[in-house]
Amino acid sequence: MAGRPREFDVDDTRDIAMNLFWSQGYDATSLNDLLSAMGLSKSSFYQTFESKLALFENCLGRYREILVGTMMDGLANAPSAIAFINFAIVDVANDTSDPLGRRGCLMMNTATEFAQRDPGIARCVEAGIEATRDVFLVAITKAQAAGDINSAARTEVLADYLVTIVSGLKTQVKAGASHDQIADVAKLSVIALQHMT
Amino acid sequence: MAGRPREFDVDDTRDIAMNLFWSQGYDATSLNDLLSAMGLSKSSFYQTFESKLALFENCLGRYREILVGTMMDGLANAPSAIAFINFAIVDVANDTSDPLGRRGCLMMNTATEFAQRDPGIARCVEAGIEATRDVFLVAITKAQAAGDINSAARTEVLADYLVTIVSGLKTQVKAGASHDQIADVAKLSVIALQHMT
DNA sequence: AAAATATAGGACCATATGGTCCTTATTGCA
DNA sequence: TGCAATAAGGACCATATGGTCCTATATTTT
Repeated sequence: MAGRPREFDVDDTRDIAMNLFWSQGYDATSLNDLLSAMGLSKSSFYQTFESKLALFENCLGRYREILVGTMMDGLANAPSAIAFINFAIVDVANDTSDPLGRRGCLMMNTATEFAQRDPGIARCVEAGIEATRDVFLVAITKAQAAGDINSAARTEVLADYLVTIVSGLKTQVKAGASHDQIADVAKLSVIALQHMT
Repeated sequence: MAGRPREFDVDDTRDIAMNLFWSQGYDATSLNDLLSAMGLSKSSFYQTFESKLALFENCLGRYREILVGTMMDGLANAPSAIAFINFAIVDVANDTSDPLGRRGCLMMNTATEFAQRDPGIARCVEAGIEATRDVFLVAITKAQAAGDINSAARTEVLADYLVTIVSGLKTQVKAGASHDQIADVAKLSVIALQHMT
């Protein structure tokens, strides 16, 4: 009951699209951009991905998956929760050199470009932010238990604080801040986190 | 040596355009959007503002002017430098209710949407961020002199920290964060600032 | 009265947009 | 062998884009 098999990998091509959207934004990425990069004919594209918008939502979901997965791995493999948090923040400074790093975060970019126009996209963005917040929540809880962060501080607020810091740093990177600027603010922010009451 | 006088106010119409760009972004604001909102014919528009892009650069400059002016006034009229800083950060939480508040910051929005594509725009954005950073720099210096912020802390880094916080908070607002979330993080961030070594 | 500048409005431009549909050829499974 | 699903490619679509140019009209100063 099957016909000719698909000649491309849906996940692979979707990841290519994701990276394009990430680099250029939704509007600035035209259908032709997508077709060229993914190596698909218009026919195959629409048969498989339905529409540009549907593909974009798909990409947002995938991005969230990768993001959360990477963070969970990082947390699991870090020597301590506070070390993970430190790395997650300070590492943003490493994104200043190449243009690929300067793309910022797809979720935040989308929040800025798009979320106010499309409720479906807005939900995706909220889910993405919620997911990273949850990882930070786990990390902070562990760090509090380990005594590296004051247990009296409200865990949820600290998690929101970290999301805000990451978001702010990523934006500064996009805006052209230098490696040292980002690194200094990152270090400062984590140190501040450890001194909160 | 003069002919028929212009019937509209250049500054007023430019401000209308600025607000449109601010709400919708550059790409998503079409020429027709602009013409309707500004109440101009295509002829008058191009005669006065040259092009959509030129107008946008113009708007970025104006935005910077307003931003810096407002901040300087706030600093001058505040009971103390730290009070000004506190207000500047915590006030972001007041932008969560109406859609007009959820527009974020035009500079940061532009950094995200546009700055990587156009060098001229990138320069405008950098100038805008630099300008707000400078105001924070003055405020922090005063707060350090007043003993509200540790004088041992590096003033430049603290200023970058504040820019990052504002930028992060504004993005969170765009992404749909609640008033309380923003307010809590804002308070936390300012308290952290006062505890830095 | 003439020069200079403004106005509104529309014709027109090339180009691009996302999307649909159709044809023809290919490939695998039952 | 035939059915089902794929493939590439192109025709075609309505709509929108930013922008130029032209005409005709209005208003001001010299």
